[in-house]
Amino acid sequence: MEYTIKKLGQLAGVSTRTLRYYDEIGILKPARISSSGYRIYGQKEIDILQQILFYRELGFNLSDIREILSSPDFDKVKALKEHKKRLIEKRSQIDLLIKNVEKSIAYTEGRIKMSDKEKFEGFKQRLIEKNEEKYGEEIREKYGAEAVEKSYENFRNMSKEQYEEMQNIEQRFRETLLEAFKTGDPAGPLAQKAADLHKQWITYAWGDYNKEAHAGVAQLYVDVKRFTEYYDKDQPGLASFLKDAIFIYTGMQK
Amino acid sequence: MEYTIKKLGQLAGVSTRTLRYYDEIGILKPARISSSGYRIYGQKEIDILQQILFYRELGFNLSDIREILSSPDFDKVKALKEHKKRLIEKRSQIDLLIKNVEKSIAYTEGRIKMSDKEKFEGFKQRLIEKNEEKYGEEIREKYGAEAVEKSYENFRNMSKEQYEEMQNIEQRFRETLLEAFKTGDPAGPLAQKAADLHKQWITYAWGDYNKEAHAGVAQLYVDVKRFTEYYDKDQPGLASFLKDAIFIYTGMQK
DNA sequence: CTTGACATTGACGCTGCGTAAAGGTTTATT
DNA sequence: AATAAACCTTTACGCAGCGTCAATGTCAAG
Repeated sequence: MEYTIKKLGQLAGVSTRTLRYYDEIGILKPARISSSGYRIYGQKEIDILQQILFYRELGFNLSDIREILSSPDFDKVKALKEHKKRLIEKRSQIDLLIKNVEKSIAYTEGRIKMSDKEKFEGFKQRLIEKNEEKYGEEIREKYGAEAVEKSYENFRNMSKEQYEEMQNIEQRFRETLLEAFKTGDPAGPLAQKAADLHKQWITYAWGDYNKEAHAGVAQLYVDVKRFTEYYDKDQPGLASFLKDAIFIYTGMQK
Repeated sequence: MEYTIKKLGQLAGVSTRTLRYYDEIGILKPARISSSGYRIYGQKEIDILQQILFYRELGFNLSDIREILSSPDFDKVKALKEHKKRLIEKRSQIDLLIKNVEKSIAYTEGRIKMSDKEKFEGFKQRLIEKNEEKYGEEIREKYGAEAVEKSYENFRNMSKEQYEEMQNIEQRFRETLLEAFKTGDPAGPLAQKAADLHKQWITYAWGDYNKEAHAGVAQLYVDVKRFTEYYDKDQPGLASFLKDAIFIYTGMQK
């Protein structure tokens, strides 16, 4: 049985380029060349190709394969044993690489967390600074420098998770407050729930809680124009509604 | 601090070619180019090079490194994790290769043994044929066809190891016999040791042993010219000496 | 006779440099 | 100041094992 280059390639599962290359480097020459210059392979070439592919799969390079094919079994075993050694070395090399990559992952992840933490600290600092700029004077006047410092201190000590939880509470507080405003009843359950969320928020922000201060803040929202505007810009009358709800919640007024 | 290409190379342990190549593919460009066209590197470039080498050691290719260097830590971790995956895959690939190489070694070694065995069988066959050609008639006459066939049968069933052991014994027998001949005493300890080795050799060759046959062979050495010549060509009188020693050993004569 | 599937040789490309070659610059020595 | 030694530059081939054009020739089928 004779084969053209393509037939042989299909039979063995390699490209024609590969076969031409093998011819070129002399490890698999065709049985004969047809009158038109085509490469014609026979059974013997199939057998050789099988062997080439076999050793190739074992990871030998072609020049080694060339030598192996033309050597007695004895030397084949030698080559195989040496190859095995090389493979084992390669494997321990890779093991080492894996270990180092793992180390590197741990290190880089650690750095990310560190960096995130630093960024968060910076972020909190900037928040405090902005707050100072905007409200510093007013809140110090109302609550005294000591209380404000204490609040800041608490904020600075807050972890990222705590901060996120605080943001979360604030978000729910805003939603609940708007829902409650629609009912128009500052003593109703929704409004009281909003007041409770507000309490939690303050507790987070200040680090402690007392009813008087809470009611004081509520009064602030109404008294100080900038705070009033902050709440009323979404819903006119919201600041006053919140103050009523909180006064009821804290028992300062029914 | 500024560095020429060679200085940087020595600092980092890479060739100037490498640095030029890194410049060429754009992963490490010099800080500036001197008026004479020299590449000048600064501290920043050292840092980048360190990183390049770091990732290179982990087995990344340069185009991956290029991307990693210009990506945030977050993506670096992603790349590292993917790389680890690839490494693990590669390792199991190699494991597979090792297994197959081992199989192949076992197979090829098995074939060698088979082939050796066949060769050995052929070798023994040829030995028997040569023996037949040379001595067939004579030994059949002396010992009978049955005894000779039995001997051949035993020889055919001999393993390679057994055959080698037999050769070994023959060698020691020849050496001892020559030593004994120098003493001139066929009843002496050396001559008796030679006779004993000769007995062992016969036992190997025939598969069994009896004193009469042993003495018969000894007589043969003297009676049959060809055998006599075989021993006497090293030492004239050796065949006769051996006969005496064996007769004494077997108790046929004192 | 045309078409499509096949064949040929030749040559570039990929990776990550090593290794010249041919020439210019800097530094040290005479 | 001349010269040599040491350094720099760009250009380009080579390595392994093919993939992938490109340009061109051949064969079997309709």
